[in-house]
Amino acid sequence: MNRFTDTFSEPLHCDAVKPAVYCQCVSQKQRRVTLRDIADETGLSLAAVSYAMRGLQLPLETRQRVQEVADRLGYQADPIARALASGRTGYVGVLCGSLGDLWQQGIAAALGRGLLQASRQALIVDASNDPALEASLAAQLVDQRVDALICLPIDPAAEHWRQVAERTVLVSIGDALPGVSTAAEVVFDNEATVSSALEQLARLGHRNIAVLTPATIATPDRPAEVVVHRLAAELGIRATLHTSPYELDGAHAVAREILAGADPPTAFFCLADSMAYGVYAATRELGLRVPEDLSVLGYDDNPVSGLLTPPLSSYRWPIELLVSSVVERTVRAIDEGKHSRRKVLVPIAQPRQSVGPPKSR
Amino acid sequence: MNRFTDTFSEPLHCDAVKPAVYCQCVSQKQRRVTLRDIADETGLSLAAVSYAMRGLQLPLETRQRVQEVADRLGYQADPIARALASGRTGYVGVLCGSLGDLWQQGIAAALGRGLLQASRQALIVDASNDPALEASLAAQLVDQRVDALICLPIDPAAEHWRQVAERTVLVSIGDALPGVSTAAEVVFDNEATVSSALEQLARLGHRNIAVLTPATIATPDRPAEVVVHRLAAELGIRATLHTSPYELDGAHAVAREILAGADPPTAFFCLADSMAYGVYAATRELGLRVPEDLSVLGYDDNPVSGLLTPPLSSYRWPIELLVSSVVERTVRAIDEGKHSRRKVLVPIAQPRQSVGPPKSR
DNA sequence: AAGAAGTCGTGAACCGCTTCACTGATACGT
DNA sequence: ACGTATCAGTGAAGCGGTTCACGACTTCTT
Repeated sequence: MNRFTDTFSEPLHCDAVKPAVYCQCVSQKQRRVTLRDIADETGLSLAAVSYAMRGLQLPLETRQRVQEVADRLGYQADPIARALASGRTGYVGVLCGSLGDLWQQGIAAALGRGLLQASRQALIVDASNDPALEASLAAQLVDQRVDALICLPIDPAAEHWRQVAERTVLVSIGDALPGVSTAAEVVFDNEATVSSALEQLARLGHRNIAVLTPATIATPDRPAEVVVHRLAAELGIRATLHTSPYELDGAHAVAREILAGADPPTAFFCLADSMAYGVYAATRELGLRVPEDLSVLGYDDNPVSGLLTPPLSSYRWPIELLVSSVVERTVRAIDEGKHSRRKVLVPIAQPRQSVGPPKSR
Repeated sequence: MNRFTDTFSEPLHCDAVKPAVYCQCVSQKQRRVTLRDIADETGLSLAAVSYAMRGLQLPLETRQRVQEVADRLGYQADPIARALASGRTGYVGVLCGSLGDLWQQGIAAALGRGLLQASRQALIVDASNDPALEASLAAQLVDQRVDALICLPIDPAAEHWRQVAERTVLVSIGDALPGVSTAAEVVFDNEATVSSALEQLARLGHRNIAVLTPATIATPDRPAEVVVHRLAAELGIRATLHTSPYELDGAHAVAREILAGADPPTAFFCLADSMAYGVYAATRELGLRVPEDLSVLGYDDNPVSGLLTPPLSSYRWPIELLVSSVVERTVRAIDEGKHSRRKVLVPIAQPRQSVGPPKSR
């Protein structure tokens, strides 16, 4: 009966009684076409149309008839109503630990595209490297009823991940979340990278290498140290591990200090390109040439790394592979509740001109 | 009565009849706390609680009582239900013409943060420089019921903006959308930048300047050409306008051609830093030094521009100002339906070391 | 004292879709 | 010919809020 008044009152209202209101009607955002409209038009019930639009149950002929009317009327399902009714929003949260980092921007953008193709909408959110903010944003996204949350965690060991996993599908990129029941994990094999980098440098003759790793939240164990020392021992070289901020400026200061110290290294391996930029800045300041006086190796392969003088050798992630497998696993976890096995990604070397043999002393 | 069965059937079900099902109950994502729960707890009606939670109508004492219970129960309003009922989703679409460009990434990330502060969720979407995709994504966002759409348009003159504006609040950044009733526009005064750049270069003695502008969709009028020529005439210098792709590689090729041509310019003004990188690449290839042999001036001030050799002089946008005013205007348009006047933003010069006087010939 | 004008709060409709339980009708097996 | 499946489709109950119209109870006017 509501529809009755709807349908009949409007033209009456507008043409005959008060034309002034008619203008309002026109200027208003137009009314949506709803399932009701299609139901009325086809003479079917609301439920039948709902099923038909989703290709369920009904015979092909009916589905086609409904589809046709829907097209003619320009029907677009209201995702909000659908979400409320079905319990699935179609939203997937993408919580980036630090979207300031270019590699995260790249992944986030690619995830946005990939999810869109899988008919989901990404909600990209940035924790700006603040663990407390990360926790609160995660909770906020869960409250927003995302179907899944994909994270590039700042602190994989943080408590909040466990709570998120209890409330939604949780997928982690980069690091595994220890003790959390994630639906999928695509992790970076940093150990393989460190190994490859040190080996490469050792082969060129470097015997004293500085490894710069981003200052992360303290974790129970610090695997990086162990790994670096073991590998160095195996290669018979010296490798020192230094923590440094992700950002250029911070890394610049750290690098300057290292280079000014006693027995400076002949090569840097930086676990982020942005830190390698900082090393470049330090070399410029100290009048050192890359790679003659100092070899520098990055990690991320930012698009600009190829532009520096000299172009920075680096490692890059197979982003398309990463994103497609994350999206696929996430969607499967949402739709079928199936958890996937952990997937380990090995980076691809991108040699350029910032690495060479050490100066003979 | 539904609540009755809810409350009573579950323990019965689980403990007595089939314990197996109970486990399922436990492992399930826990049930949300709803307004109903608070209503039951306080003895108030649903409507009263709804009002109270939003600080409406009711006396302070009641509101506090409700708030207290809500806190105790850990109530979080369901944004989906709220959206369906109120017609406002709290989502704001951010449609970036080409999120590959760093300046757009910066703005998008900042908008995400700013909107979050205004308790809205940004839906960031990338048209990858494809006008057709831009149109379809815009429609998709509108169908998703965003409260507003903020765009960084590829083609401001495109037809689809008009349709979007009819269906939602439309805000444009960068360019004005001719003939479209936008709720707000924060536009870049590119003319001022070009003028400033040419003046600066002319003052240093440059008499032959190449201006590189991104290849955009053909618009009815090409104001850039007119502007450049007028300004050049005023300054008594020669300035040639070249279109080039946004990306490094494309710009590289264009710059190489220009520099290899007859009567090459002594300075480049690039309307995007990424294009300036291409010019740098061309100079390296041709053995030219910056700024001694060629001055280069960029536009955007990417974070990496300061890292090049030599650091690139550029212009940057006051991003915080841009974002805060866009967010403010957008929110006002959503909440109060008020359209704002166009705001024009003038970029800030960021001088570094890529500009100098021309070599005396 | 009687009506007017608030306060505080309630019941019910509604947003647009999904989904469950169920009905009639037709086809099937024997 | 009779009971049983299967098919095509329906009615109504949600989902979790918002909002409108209205009622009971105080308080203020005059």
